[in-house]
Amino acid sequence: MVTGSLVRRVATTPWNARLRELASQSLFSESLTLYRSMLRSGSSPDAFSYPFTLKSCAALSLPVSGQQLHCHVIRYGCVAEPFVLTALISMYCKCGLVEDARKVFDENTQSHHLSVCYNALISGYTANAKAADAACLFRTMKERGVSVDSVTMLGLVPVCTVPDYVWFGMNLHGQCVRGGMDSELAVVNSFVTMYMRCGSVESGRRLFDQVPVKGLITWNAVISGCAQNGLAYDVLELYEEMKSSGVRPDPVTLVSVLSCCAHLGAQKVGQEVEKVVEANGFASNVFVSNALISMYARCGDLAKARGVFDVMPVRSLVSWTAMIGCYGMHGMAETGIKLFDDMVKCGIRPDGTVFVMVLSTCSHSGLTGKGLELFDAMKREYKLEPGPEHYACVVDLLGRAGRIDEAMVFIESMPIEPDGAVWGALLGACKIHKNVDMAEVAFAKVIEFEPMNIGYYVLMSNIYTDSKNQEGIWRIRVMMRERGFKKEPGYSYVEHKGRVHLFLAGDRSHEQTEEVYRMLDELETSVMEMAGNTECDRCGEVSSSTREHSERLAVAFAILNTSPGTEILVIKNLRVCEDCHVFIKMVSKIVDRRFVVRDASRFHYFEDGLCSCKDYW
DNA sequence: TTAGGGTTAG
Repeated sequence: MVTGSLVRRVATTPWNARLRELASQSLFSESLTLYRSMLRSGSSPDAFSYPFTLKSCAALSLPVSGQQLHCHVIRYGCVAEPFVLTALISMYCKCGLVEDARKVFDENTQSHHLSVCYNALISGYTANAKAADAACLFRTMKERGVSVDSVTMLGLVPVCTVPDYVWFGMNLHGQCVRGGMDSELAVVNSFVTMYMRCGSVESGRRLFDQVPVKGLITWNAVISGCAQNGLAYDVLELYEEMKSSGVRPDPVTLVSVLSCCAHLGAQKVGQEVEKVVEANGFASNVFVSNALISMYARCGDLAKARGVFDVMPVRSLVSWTAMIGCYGMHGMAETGIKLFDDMVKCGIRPDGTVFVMVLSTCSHSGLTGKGLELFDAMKREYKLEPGPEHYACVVDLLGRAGRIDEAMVFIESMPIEPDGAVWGALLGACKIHKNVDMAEVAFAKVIEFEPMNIGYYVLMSNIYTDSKNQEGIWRIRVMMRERGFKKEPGYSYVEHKGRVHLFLAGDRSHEQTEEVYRMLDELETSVMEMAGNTECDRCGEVSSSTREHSERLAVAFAILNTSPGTEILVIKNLRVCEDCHVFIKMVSKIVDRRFVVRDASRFHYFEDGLCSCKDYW
């Protein structure tokens, strides 16, 4: 069999040597230019010219140039060469033309005996999310007795994250163990990633733990896997372990770590990561810069986020999206919309995500008209088809503004079927505007789509609580019991001296638990004493039922460990409950601290008994 | 032919 190494050995004509050099340095367009010069000079290309030029077309995603090269391959009689066939298949797959790749494979029967050709086509199917085709070709390969090697696995394993193929992936893992292929680190890495992406975090971690000598990519697979599964706290621990084991992080590691710092509000850790970024010259990496923007913005330092954004030599659509989202979270809708306009002026075409961002920014800031205008522009000007998430934003936009009937009419006129998010937005609006009848309609619909989403049951129950409908509260409670829901795990985080402290509702596992609860008791007493003259905007009372909520524990911990005048950032990944909102407001009057609370979608500033976000409740 | 990466409303 002719392999890539042979290509490297025999590509000795000056033209081919130069083509190889350019492609190996990732100078792909230069390599194609050189190929054209070669033709113009009258030199005939041979089989050894094509792997490099085809690779360049694949890298630049130039299907037309690739097809031209395919014609040349035939004209110059190079099609029978196995490494040319493989390069052709790979090129078509990387340009998204999987059917053409299959044609090359089918029409050149010699490829039916070459594992490299199968490998190229299988990984092409995988990259184009064609799980059934990949699995089918793998079966054919085995039936024909073609040898399966570790590269076959590397091409096939990533497709097993599709729900129907999880068992297939586990089966492949078994085959690799039996065939001894699991001794190859790359293969194990691909399985770690597979388990993590399927949400089988335990299996992924178990496999990771069994690897005796872990490489950079092994660490990255488990770190990004934890990050994708929302285990931000574990990511920071793993990052420390990785450094102690002597493996140095690369941009991929740092992107995941920064993303977790953003979620946890761990600004000190994030700043340390930024030093590593600078020391290693990773700042020019657009993924790293995007993660830095998001980290600073979500930690409440908008100026630093903007600083990173401003000095970026090249900004991607994600950079703009992250920065616009930051302004939305901080209630600075006008600045966010202006940035959106600037982005368009820079010639960047918006996508669906950036529209979700601007629409939600408008609805949080009460810019209803502007939001509706943008939704219209999305369809008409930018020719983007709105998805259910955009319709949900519009329902939220109208609903928050109190235009609930209009929101209902809007839902009924939708050209696509409304999903849970759309009805959920209506339900949220009914909560704000105390519309129990409409809430019941929205709730019935929302649980059709998302019967296991506990948040909606809690929301409906709170609506009944507001309207003092005891029968309704019981009904929801029975439904929740029938569906086997447990108490909602409310997490809050506070960073202190570079360490993130996590609190769960009713948690007693923290090392300072005794002191934290003692502080909480003191605060409760003071707040209760104040309650007579500082009432909740909504109900005029302070409930004691929520006294062990995670945000209160986090606040008590922070007061205990910080000195007066300090600004405290508390992170809550769900919406801060109404009682805790009132509690923190009152606490900010008692103690000399400024609280910045970030919940699921925005920042709330509490100082001297006042909160910045009155419109929210 | 080949393992790991960022933004997202309710």
